[in-house]
Amino acid sequence: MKYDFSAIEKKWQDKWDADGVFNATEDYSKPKFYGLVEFPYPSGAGMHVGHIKAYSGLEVISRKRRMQGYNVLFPIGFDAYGLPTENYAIKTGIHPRQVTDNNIAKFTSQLKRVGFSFDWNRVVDTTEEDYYKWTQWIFRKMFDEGLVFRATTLVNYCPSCKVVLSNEDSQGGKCDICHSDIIQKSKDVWYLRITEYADKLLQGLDKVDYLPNIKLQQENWIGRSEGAFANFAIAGTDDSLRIYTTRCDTMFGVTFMVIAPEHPIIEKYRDRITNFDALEAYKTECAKKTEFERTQLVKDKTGVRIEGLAAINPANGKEIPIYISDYVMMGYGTGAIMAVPAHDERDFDFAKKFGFDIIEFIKGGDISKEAYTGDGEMVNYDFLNGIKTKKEAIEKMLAYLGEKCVGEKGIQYKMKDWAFNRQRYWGEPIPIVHCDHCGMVGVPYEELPLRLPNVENFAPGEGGESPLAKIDSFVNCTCPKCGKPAKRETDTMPQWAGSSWYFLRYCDPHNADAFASKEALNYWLPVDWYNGGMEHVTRHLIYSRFWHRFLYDIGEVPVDEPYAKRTAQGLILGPDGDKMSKSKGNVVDPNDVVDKFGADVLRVYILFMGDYASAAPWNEDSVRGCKRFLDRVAGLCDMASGNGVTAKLESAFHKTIKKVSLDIEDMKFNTAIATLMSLINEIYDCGSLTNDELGIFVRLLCPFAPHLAEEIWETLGNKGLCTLAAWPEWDDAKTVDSTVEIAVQVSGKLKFTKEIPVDTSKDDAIALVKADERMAQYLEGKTIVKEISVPNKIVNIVVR
RNA sequence: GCGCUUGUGGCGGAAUUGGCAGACGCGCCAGACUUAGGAUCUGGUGUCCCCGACGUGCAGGUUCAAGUCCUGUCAAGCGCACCA
Repeated sequence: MKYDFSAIEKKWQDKWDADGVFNATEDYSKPKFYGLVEFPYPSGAGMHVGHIKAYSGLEVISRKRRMQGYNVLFPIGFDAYGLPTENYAIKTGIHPRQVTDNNIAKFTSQLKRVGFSFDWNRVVDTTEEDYYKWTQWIFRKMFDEGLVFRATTLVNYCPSCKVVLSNEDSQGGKCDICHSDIIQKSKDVWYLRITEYADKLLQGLDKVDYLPNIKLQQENWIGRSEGAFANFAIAGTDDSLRIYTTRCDTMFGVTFMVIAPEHPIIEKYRDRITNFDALEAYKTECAKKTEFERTQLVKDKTGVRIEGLAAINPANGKEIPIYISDYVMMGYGTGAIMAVPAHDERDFDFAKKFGFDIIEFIKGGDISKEAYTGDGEMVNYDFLNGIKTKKEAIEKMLAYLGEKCVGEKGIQYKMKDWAFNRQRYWGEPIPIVHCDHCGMVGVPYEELPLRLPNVENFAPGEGGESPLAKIDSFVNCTCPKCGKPAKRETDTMPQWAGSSWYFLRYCDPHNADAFASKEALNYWLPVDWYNGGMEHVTRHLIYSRFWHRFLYDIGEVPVDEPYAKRTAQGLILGPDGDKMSKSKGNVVDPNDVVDKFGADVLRVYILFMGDYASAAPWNEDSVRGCKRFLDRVAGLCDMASGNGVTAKLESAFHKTIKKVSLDIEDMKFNTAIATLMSLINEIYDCGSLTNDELGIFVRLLCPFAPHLAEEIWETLGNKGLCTLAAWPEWDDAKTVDSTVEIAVQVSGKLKFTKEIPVDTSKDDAIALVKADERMAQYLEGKTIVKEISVPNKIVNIVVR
């Protein structure tokens, strides 16, 4: 058969579309499989081969599941709100709606060309009214439940994008969108109280099947820490400074305290403080630093002593000075710490800089060089003297603090509440009204969606206010509670809002009365398998678990964890081995590959190039190798005749069915394809095969190269589609040959191999080997010390 | 600094979990068919002092047997980053 890929691919894509073969059905009695891939952000650049790889894994698994008779939901959509589109719109003057529609059309055509088996009836677009209505609805529910609050705090701010960013959007001190340096700015912002869910998010990890490194990264991001709170009295007042520490055992070693420059105690005791101006100057200085500058100064600590204020160490009653320094942050713990120079690295650096004595309280290190944070015998420690472990000392100290009513056990998380508003146009309007009489009032549910007004100018204001603030007709409204004039919130939600629940909408995407029906949710949830990028592990994956868990708590979804299983694909690097990027000019466009080699070759190559979870560079020569493979597959048509089995190939086929079936489940697509290549080599060596065998081969190939598989399936005279044909099954008994080649070693060195009957007993195998004429030369003049035999593997005769 | 991951031919990568290292593909070499070949087919291809020895970043160790387990070490990548 001639392999005319462009004709074949068009033909079958049209056929699949016309028949709607990939549409999940509402027959809820069938066993289901819900495979989810991260829906793309429809950027102007179009898709690159990395997108194709991200979808190809579950594409193969979903296709296999369909052939196995499952009702498969394998949906796609577009996460279309966000800054790149808005920035492009500002630059070109084209409305973001128009830009988004163009980009979605482009992405859709690219995805269809590759032949993905997505359910195109269930496409969601987060920017459409009937979608974001429910994003706002969920937000309203959170507002009702007290998970939304407004506070003025130091926040991450991107001066280039002119927006407030969440902690998750500021990883590495860089803006997630434009990679500019983040600055800290005091702002009044909306928060989602995700920290209230920290423990639930942590515990939920125990029952899901995520790759270990994904779990670990989430655990680290949540960053649960067990320690103690303690109150240090402020000398001469009834007040106290509250600190958080994980090392309350070292409290006897506290020689000073440090608080964050923004700590409210400074303002409170302004009258007593004699160097207030110096403190203010330091605070201003700190605010100017970017995140990057702060981390560059790790060893070189700065700070100012608060003159006129002192604290009392509750452990020993000694008076100690208080400093402000930017190594203590307002956002973690209480914004105040007790400093133990000998046994904490940062306190050690600070003490060195400010000339404090460093006194050893725990033996074991050399505190003239560095802080010692390990276990050791306690000295100079009052009632803790002689104790050898932190654990024991912490318990004793907690009991002591409790007795004196100055402290107690406490838990802290690294994760911070989610700064949720963005001062931009292209996002979901936050459904809140500000009323002078009633405060913040939620927009009534029946008024949702709160529509994003059409504006002429989408650029943010210089003062950092949202473009919506300029639309009087949007801003001015009446309070839903008291009916008096009020003003709407003009900020919008962050890009992550829409993607936090999209997998729920796929279950029932056209529902006008609910985000999805209970029946649909009961049937489809949880997502059986979710694959996506590692970069989303501490962003989207945390956020969406949080939203889902919230919906579970208020009874809106039937399961507590949304994703039963999560895997991740590795990057495709450019041909030069670097990360693909427009600026390096090493981006591979899937359209070019499809034009030149066909969609099937693209699909096979992407999965063959290496371990699915690892990064691998693009190599066009290797693409050609995959083309050769499919050419050889097409060539099988001219070799096949008759029915039944070919004696020489029977066991090879059973072995291949088994290996391909199991490898797909393990996402070991590269070895699955390698196995098919080996089989085709064997078939060519054999010189012929039957039509039945070719039918098995193309069904195994179908998830990888569905167009060619369909074409051959049709030429074999089958009426239905290969895509819907039954997945082949193997017979374990037929995967075993009658003989097996074992390795023969003498004293652990391989000497030769020998063919013996399969499952020969250990003793018989040794006897057979010893009887082999080739053995004589190795045994002559030697004594046998030991004989080792592993059935079907190896015989090792140890001689001396 | 802390955490995680990975080091195997000229290249991408296999190796049933302690049992013949280098499957499969690329590249390369030789040959065949061709006016021609970035086409196709056949054979070969870890290294070397090539009847033998050496080989999975490096150095040790355990074992009859180590890419796989243990100890140390080096390198690269990813993540977090003054988290008290």
